[in-house]
Amino acid sequence: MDEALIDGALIDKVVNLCKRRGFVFPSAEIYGGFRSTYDYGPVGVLLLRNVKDAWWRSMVQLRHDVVGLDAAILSPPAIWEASGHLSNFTDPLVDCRVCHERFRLDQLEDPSSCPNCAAADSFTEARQFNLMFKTQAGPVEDAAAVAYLRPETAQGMFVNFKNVLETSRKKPPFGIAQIGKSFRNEITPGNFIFRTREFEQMEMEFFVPPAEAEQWFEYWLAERFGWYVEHGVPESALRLRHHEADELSHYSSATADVEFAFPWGWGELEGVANRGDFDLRQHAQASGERLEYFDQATGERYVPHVIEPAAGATRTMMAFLLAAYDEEEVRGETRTVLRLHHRLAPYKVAVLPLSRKDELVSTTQEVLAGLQPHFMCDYDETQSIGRRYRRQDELGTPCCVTIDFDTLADRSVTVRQRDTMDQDRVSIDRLVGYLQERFV
RNA sequence: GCGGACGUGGCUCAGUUGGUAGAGCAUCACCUUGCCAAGGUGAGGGUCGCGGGUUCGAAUCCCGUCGUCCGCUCCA
Repeated sequence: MDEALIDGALIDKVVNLCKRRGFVFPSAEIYGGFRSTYDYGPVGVLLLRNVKDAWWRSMVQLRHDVVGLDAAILSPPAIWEASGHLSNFTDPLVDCRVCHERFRLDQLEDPSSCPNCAAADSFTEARQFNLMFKTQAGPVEDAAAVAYLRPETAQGMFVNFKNVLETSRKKPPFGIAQIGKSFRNEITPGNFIFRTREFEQMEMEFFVPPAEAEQWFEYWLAERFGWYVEHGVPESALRLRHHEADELSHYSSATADVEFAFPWGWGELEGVANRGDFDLRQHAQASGERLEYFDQATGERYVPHVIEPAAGATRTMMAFLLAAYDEEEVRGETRTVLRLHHRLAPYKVAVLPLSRKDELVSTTQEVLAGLQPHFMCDYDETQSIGRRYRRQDELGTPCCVTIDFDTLADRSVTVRQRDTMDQDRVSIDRLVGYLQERFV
């Protein structure tokens, strides 16, 4: 890995900034916290939403061959039996009391001797680690009403394959996209919001004729890699990693990850998998429905293969924060700046009166009201103008609009750029257009 | 879950051999200032993660628990 990207202090600075400025709070803090859960504060919710919107924009809005979906989180066991998650998401694990290593019981050649330290009978009792969250549907505990929180959003697309096919006038190659929460009882969550038990995914299942699977796999790999670059992650902090045959998940015939250079090492942001026809066949068999496509033109009937780009929204937000974090010296002071892509920035514009004089404040609020229908805006009248600029730098706000005493006479304002600290004088009438040109 | 480290106001930390808590920054108010974290005055905010124990007395000692970080395992 690039040495320059390994900065252990960076993660602390970003976590600190998240807490200080209202991006991310540990959940249930007043009760001592609740492991692996985080709450997104006033600016964090904006950033996370912008990450998801940017994904949806490129995946659904700018394409004609992908449609959206929002499926239920609560789901019946049948889905997870068919998908293979009920059998594959459960591992019997043992710990060695001598060397403190952990092993999967089913992968041990000799279940009584530790392969790492050769100690005999040193294992703890095997415990089942089921990664699925189990609950019951209905107020009375009853085995017949077992339900699961989905461990991935993907099955929602497979289960709705027929519904979407029949209502959307799409035919392969086409995709179904979904953003939503998933839940996994991770054995070891951690690294801030990188691995949490409750997390948000951005997944798309792209259904293609079997013969085209390989080329679409390559297409989506390049497409998704480019998305991170387009939104400001330097290519040097990204890499593609193809999975070895023995690390493929149970449903995949080929997988490659888009990885980001996190301070602790390379970590997956998104996996692009060739799921073949595994899921549609499994659900067809389990449900008795025909989940296939009949091509009128060729008279051919087939089960489409699936290419799946699956990204983590919350960890992607974290990667964007890490990539955007910057400190620079200005007049002997350290300026902290989040150089976020404008599409991701929580606020696009901060509207500031130069001082708190009544006539400036009232004019500022008029300007604010004119901008709010177009942009997410912040308003700040406290303390000096310099301090307020630095505050907005820490939030990643790309532009600050300042109303001063000249504004009262000439109806123009100062627009200050986050990245360069340059200032422009812009008339209030042209302000919306001026900003829109910069936020395409 | 196992091993190790840690847990004091929003943040970063200080608290001497146990005697019922401090600083800087931040926040808020007023004044001042008029384009890059200026200054003045003042205010709010902590039963020292939580529970129990030892003690005349615990942030300081002991036990438990919750949480954080590192390693093992996980993969969006």
